[in-house]
Amino acid sequence: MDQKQFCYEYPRPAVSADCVIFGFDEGDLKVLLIERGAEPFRGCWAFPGGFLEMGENADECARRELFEETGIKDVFMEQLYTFSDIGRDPRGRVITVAYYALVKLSEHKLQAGDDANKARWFPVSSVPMLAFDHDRILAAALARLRGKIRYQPLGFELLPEKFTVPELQHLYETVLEKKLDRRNFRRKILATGLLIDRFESVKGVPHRGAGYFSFDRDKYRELSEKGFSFEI
Amino acid sequence: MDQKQFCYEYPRPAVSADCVIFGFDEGDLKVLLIERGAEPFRGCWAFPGGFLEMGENADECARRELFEETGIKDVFMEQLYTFSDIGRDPRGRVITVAYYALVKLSEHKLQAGDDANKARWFPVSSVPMLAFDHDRILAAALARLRGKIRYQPLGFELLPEKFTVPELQHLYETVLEKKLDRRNFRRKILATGLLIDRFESVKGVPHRGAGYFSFDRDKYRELSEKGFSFEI
DNA sequence: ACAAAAGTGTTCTGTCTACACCCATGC
DNA sequence: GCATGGGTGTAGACAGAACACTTTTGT
Repeated sequence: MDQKQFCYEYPRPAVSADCVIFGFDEGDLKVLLIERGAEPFRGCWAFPGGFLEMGENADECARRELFEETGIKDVFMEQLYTFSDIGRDPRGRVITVAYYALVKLSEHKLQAGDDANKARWFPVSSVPMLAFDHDRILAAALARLRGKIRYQPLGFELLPEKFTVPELQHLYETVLEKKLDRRNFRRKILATGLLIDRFESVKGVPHRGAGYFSFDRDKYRELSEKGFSFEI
Repeated sequence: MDQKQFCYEYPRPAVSADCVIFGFDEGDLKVLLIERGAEPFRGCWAFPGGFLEMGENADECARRELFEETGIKDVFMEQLYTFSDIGRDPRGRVITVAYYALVKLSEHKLQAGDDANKARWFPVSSVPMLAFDHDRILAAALARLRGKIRYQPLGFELLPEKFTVPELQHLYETVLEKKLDRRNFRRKILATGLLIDRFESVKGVPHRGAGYFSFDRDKYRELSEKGFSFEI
């Protein structure tokens, strides 16, 4: 049977990729949503996404859609889950390969009047009604992020290049929804040897300014090849 | 835009579900493969799977195909990853939602001359050439199993209702590819309180017979709702 | 000088690791 | 009675949790 003879005559579902984009700002974990300009769910908010083209795989599709709809590119992105329930899209049979991405929000501030679509960051604690089954996708993405941030250095993807230990701790506390001990957190995170001291501090605050650090990507890669496992 | 007006006119990929089935027997982790009777890859081995029908979601498709091709049903099954690379199927554009399943192999011995397809268990250490990109799927499934067995009680899905602690330990050693201390393993696994002592022992061995236990599913469910986390 | 958050060290406790001997059984 | 694998306890190392005081800086 060669390529031309392949006839899978059954109706095929349409395939899309959707992307949950997380950011962290002002002490809040946020997601980027797009207001839909067309039916179905016109006026509702939804994750950026769109249909798979024949010349790309799902990863490429997710990145393309993300860029087209928000201008964001070159970020951490990982496949999350494929949602295929009947009726999840009122237009007909559509299955979606969901992704989640982590962006340094400070480097991706949305300009007013950005693009054609209305894109906005929402704190995860107060997202509006979502289109399709995007609430389930969000729940899955949050669960993945919470589960994975503890044993993979995902936190750094959400912070600027330079960050302070208290900022990092705050991020962990927000994502994990639990208070951590300052001293123990600092000791543990510095003990990994993965933070590079920038020997600069926060200025202009009415108290001692926290010191800046950067994440040592190369060292992490090196260590994980040797079987080291990051853990908070 | 109502349902009838939905025309996504672009060509659509075909969508299939494939299932990696793990079993454990004779001290070996095994996978169930089917010998393909049709092109492409006729004569090659592949995971059971097939195309998504319009009246089912991917989970249902995976279970249906598993049952149709092997007679196995009612087993632990979880979505693994969606593979969508161009060219992964020589017949044309096919994306597949991969699953993995864990079966109690002792209860699913294959009868000789089972079904139409030739199905066979292979030790994961010596699988033959696989069709399509099924080698990648297998690698992903193994990685998932190894990662997850440590903090979810997956091991019990691979053993008979009644099993001994040394059997369980052997399973963990096989999957994790590392020796564990007998005393510490027993202490730790019994300390979870999730094993029910059957007060029976292995008979007919030329040494003291190991005691049988069962996994307490109800208690596990109960405990995990309370935030308990299983860990080996 | 005071308010506010950053930074630091020590003790305690519980868990993981390493390890050696006795027990039960079939031949 | 011996070979084989199953079952048990304990001491030392290590890591995580709890906790209070000093430092820096802007007002």
